[in-house]
Amino acid sequence: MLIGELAERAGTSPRTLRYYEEHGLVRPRRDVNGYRQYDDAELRVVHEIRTLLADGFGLDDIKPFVACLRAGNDAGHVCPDSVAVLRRRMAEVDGYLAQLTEVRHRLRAQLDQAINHREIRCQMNP
Amino acid sequence: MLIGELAERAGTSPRTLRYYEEHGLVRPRRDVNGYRQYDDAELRVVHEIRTLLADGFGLDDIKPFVACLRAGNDAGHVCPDSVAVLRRRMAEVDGYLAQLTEVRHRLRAQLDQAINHREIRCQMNP
DNA sequence: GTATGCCTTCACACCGGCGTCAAGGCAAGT
DNA sequence: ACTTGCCTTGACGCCGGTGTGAAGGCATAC
Repeated sequence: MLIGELAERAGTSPRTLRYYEEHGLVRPRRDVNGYRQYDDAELRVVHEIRTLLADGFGLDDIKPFVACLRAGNDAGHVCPDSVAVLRRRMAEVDGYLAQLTEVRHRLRAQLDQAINHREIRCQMNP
Repeated sequence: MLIGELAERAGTSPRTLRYYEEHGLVRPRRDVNGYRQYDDAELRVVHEIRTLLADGFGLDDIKPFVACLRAGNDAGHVCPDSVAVLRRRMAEVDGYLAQLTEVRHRLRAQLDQAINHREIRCQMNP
């Protein structure tokens, strides 16, 4: 499978696949002409990468998952290294959730105050 | 008040204040020598900017708040334009919260699955 | 031969809020 | 005159995943 085909099948672009390769996540063989040649298993790997990216992981975080898949496991997240990353990311997400929740409270307060402000003005100009 | 003093009082840097000015948020007068001269009211403005930035607003979003303050209001968020931005940001935050919550669920599921996976292995090698 | 369409590497552009370095002017003390 | 320490403008760097070229090689069909 050439890079264009894999890109299409994975719903992404050749540029992106080369970028993943540059970061050691995907390792195609090379044809005689220098073209990258991917075997079918790589499609699975790319899907794993894309899913994890969508969940907010960085490419470095994703490496253990890919390694886990390559080691023959049926899922990328069952290996200890992956679990460590999962826990770290979980904590991070919890942090963001807490932070966003605080922000939400402040926004709510400001909106309420703005509404009160307008009501007071209306009472003054009835 | 010169830029260095305002920066220190506002807990930020001259570079940052110049950046705000470049984006039309702060408008110092100029001394004869070309130095920026800030009056005390600007400290309040800079504080407003910093608070809103910390709540995830972009500099463009912040403009109406500053304008509201300059218009003589005792808070930057009581003007209609500010309220509009507040609502938009609130919706955005809600979106992020929903998204992060979904991600959290997926992480939880993957962690649980990893734990089950290990237990099964342990039962096989007792 | 040439048109088409894949592939290759190299490298700049983006976003946003700054940090940071460069090169120079102004103010004041010694 | 010289140092010190503020100020000025200008411009590049960062981060991270990708878009988007440029310039060229290879393959296949006409």
